[in-house]
Amino acid sequence: MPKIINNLRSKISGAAYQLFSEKGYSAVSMKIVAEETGIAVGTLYNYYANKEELFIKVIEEKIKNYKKIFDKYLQKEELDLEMFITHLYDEINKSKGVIDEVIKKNINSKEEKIVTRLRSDLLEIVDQILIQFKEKKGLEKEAKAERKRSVYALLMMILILDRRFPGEREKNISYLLKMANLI
Amino acid sequence: MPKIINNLRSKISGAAYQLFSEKGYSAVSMKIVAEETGIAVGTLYNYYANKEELFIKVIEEKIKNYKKIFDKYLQKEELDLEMFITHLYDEINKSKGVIDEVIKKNINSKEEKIVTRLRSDLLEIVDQILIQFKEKKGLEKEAKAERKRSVYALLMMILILDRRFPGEREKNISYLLKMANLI
Amino acid sequence: MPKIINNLRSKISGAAYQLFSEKGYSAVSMKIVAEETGIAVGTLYNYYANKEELFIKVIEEKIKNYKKIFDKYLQKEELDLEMFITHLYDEINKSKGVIDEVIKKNINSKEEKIVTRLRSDLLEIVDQILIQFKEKKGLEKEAKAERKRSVYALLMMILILDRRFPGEREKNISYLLKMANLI
Amino acid sequence: MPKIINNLRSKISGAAYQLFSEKGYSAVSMKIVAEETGIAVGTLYNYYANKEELFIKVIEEKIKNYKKIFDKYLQKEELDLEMFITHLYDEINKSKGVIDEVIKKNINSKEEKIVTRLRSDLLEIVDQILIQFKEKKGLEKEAKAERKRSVYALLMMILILDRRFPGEREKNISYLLKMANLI
DNA sequence: AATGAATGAGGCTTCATTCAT
DNA sequence: AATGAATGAAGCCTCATTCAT
Repeated sequence: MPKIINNLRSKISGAAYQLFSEKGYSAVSMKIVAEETGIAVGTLYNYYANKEELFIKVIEEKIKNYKKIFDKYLQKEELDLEMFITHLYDEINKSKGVIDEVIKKNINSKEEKIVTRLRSDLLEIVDQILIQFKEKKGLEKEAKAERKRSVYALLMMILILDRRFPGEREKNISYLLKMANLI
Repeated sequence: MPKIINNLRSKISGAAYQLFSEKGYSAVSMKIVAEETGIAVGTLYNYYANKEELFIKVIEEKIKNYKKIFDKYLQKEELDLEMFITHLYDEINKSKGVIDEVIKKNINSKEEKIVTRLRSDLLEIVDQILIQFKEKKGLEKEAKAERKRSVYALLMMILILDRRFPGEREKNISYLLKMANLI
Repeated sequence: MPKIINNLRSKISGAAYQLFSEKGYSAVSMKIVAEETGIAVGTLYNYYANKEELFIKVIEEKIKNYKKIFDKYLQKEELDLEMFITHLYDEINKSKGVIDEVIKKNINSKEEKIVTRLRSDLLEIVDQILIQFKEKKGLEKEAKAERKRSVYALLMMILILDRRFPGEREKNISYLLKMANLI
Repeated sequence: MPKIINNLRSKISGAAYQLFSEKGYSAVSMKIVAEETGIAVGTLYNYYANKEELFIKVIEEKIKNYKKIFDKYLQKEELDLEMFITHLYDEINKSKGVIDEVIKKNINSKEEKIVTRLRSDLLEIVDQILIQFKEKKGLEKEAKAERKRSVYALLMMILILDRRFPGEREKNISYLLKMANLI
């Protein structure tokens, strides 16, 4: 007895994202994704060709979401760095586990390319925001390549600190601010 | 047809370490560890009771090794921070990816405890070295808890930068030095 | 390429029962159960959580079946002992070897409990029937505990004689009748 | 470093017998037999070609042993049936688990033959003793074929009763006496 | 379009057996 | 003659994927 479900694609994506975030790629089964979504396993395959694609698409969506969220900082006259870092911290930590996979090497070459592109997208967003901040403050900017490294470090550190010191959000953010100022 | 093999334990450990580093715990099969070591699957189980123990022991060995290497810095009169960070960078990057797993949460509680202890050991070493450096320079020190975070961040960043920007050792180290000075 | 199969649970149960009967628990592999049923190994696990459960359920079903078959003797006015023993002999020997395992000790405690209960059920049925027979004949009855031993001996002997002297049904039954009269 | 051990063959046999008796064929590993004997696994194979042969030889020895033990009853002027049954009961129950395997069907045809012969040997011994008893008492004897069945039943019942009602040795023996008198 | 039973490759682990020492 | 490390087939079980309904 088929269930009529609207926006099934986004429901699957949501459930999958939650699960991948908590457990990582290997530890999530298609069965549990289906259960969490409230559909049958077979139905998943009407929306995503296979587990790998599901995973990629979930990340893709997340990154797009980041873009949307953070683009508004580019429009602002004044940038409050602390507010921005705090926002970044909170958003990224909703997606913890997904990113674990993104920083891993063992994805096969096909998905590697996609993941790499997605990662660049995210970095680009943050870089632009920080650059704009420096410009407005009249501060000296590092060279593009150096900034890339710094921004990447900043994002990774958000993940790492929250994971290791999960109860210390404020202190983590305070450390991240110092890192941001290195850029 | 059995063949006697020398230093098999360390050969297994080496292969396993490489594989866990590249692919993470779940994506490494006992079969591939055996193949990479050049032995039969069953032989693995003469040395390690199961996959979990293999993983734990591999990390344990790595950390012990770090201790041995870095303890000598504690004896020195003068500490060259750059030299130390460079050394740290190179040593840790021989061990890259094992630590992926160490930063994960979803290891079961038994191994979690061991991993946590091992991590503390390593952090303690580096913390002591950096503290001693500040003392000799007469610089102000952060509180213990803050230092812990900073040192942890430093170590993680070594891994992360080398993985992401593998050809840029000098620039990575230069960034890490800036991070070390935040401590 | 999946194919839908009817009554699969009972097909598996039948095949498993045959195999456990002939070879005993350890000597039966899930692979051979699957082959004999004409399905894939994985399919077994859609019906039974694991090998142990499969075994228990197979016995459970068999005993339930006995109950159904022999309960009718309790309703009868007149009991022909020979007819009853003959019927018992034939029914039990459709199920021969599963009971091998039931008489073993080294089943783990969890299944032991279930097996013990099932055994009691069957013994109780036969005991009641024999008691009723004696009552109607006005014969002296043994004490409950002694009867329990005798009935158990009778049932086991059915299995054993048929296995050892399979072509001598009538003579086996004749011997069993003598045993029944000891009760 | 080789150990010089006398009567190693009989030591192995003893250990194996104990283990097979307690756990049955499948549940005993060659490693544990070696450990229990206090030798290396490889050494086992200097004495027995494989696990199957070890098992067969252990039974063979046991049966020979029974022969030796019970032959003395054939020499006696007077046979105390109760004493004989009691002795039989106690001896057989030292070997419980080994006999489990003997009554199983799933041994392959090669060993089946040997096991069958060994079983006949044991039955023959007991049969002769019981016959002699009847002769001395001037009692009527059953035909050879019927006696064979009865003796077999008697032996099996020893195993079964002790297993099912282990704390009730005297009552078990008392029931067995009744069975012996059916012969 | 949804379902979920069936599939079977592949993962972890055990253990009888071999053979260099 | 004894040793025990090495071997690899085989066992139990999981899970991504397929397809008849």
